[in-house]
Amino acid sequence: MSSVTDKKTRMSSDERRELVLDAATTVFGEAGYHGASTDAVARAAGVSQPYVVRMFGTKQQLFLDVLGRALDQLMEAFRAAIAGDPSVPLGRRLGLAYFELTANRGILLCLMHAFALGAEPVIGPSARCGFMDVYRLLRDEGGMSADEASSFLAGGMLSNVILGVRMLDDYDEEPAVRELMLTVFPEKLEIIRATHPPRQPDPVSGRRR
Amino acid sequence: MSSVTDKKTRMSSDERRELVLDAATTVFGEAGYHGASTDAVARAAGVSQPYVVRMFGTKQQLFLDVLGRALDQLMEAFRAAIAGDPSVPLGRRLGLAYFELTANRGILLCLMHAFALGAEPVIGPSARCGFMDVYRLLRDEGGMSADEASSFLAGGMLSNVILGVRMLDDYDEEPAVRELMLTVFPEKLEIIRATHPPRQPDPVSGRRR
DNA sequence: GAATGAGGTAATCGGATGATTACAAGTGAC
DNA sequence: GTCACTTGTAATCATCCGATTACCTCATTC
Repeated sequence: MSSVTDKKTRMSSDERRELVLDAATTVFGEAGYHGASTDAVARAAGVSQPYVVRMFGTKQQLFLDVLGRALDQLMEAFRAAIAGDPSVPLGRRLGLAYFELTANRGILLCLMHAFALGAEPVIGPSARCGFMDVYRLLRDEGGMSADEASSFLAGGMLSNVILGVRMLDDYDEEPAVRELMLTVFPEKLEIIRATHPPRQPDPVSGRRR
Repeated sequence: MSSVTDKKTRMSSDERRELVLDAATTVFGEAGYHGASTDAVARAAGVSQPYVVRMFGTKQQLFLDVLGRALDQLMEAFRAAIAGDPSVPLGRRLGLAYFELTANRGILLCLMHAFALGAEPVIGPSARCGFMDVYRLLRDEGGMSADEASSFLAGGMLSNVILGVRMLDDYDEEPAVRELMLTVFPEKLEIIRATHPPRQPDPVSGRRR
């Protein structure tokens, strides 16, 4: 009888796999594909480094699995939004779905890292394919026009960048950050602020120049 | 008597520095901060690896310099657009300025990589600061509203992602790519296609799944 | 023409990291 | 209980990479 909270007994391989994928999503999201080590993923998941390598074969395959899962979660959320209450506008439904995804930084940040690695021989094609899957989902299943889909994606990319760059870490020091955040996340700002608490800044490093 | 084309004689330190910064912008743009090695930068610049390190102290400092230069070039282009012909709408002037920047993938891709590394202790704050500098430029010098600036930035982020993921590499196989590209780069599609020729795909790697 | 200094590299070092191997411990079948 | 299988780790290896050192080679100055 193994349970998630039971530390003494063993876990099924599938449970461990999900656990490692969650940890990898977080670690890759923070540091990117090249910046994250399999050891960091292993430590975040509470297992040994050789185990995560053996479970996925290579670090690259692990990243591909993380990426695929992130895309699945994103598209599943969008599909649910599309199938949602028709009395509220589609754009608003999708925006809300995106906002909820925002609670898990890792998912969106892994996508951003992948989108910036188009030159990578196997990650690049995979990322392109995933991006276009999302676009086609909006067009075909969502019934959006090309302009609507592009605008929605553009807003999503800006939101991703704002999350990725940890804009909220400068919220108190920079008045312009508050203004920008208010226009990108109207009504939801306080929830986002609560979900993404700022880190303590490194006292050694300065700003730019 | 040293000139840029003269291979026999030596180059001034400042010339070499610009050369290395150009190479580093390209290499960091393709592979990201962690994925790029100082040796790859050195080879791209035609100098030795120790020279690159000594010139900038650390790889991190090199990336910060690349990032700062990219932001300077971006903001300089936007300033020129703001000061441009008032008979054409500001959004169009800025869009054109952005389009011209597009010719140098490295500049925009380095920004994207930096924007995804907000958790990095010194690169993160620098990237945040740079992003907000651009936002304030649009608001204060460009006279844009918060909504206008956000929308413009959103479009830019989507464009950056499309460049980063090398969407044009799948142009011929994916009809949806043509549609998307046409709505994101109206009128300019053929120029962009000519500027960013596709790579030959790796025959070993498949797509996703 | 030697001294001085700047431009530049070969060689190398130490640490990080992805991957491999060998082994240990829990679990179920019979 | 023991055989076979799965879950998991410690130890180790080979490679890459950023950084350091020591050295070389042109120019310029006097």
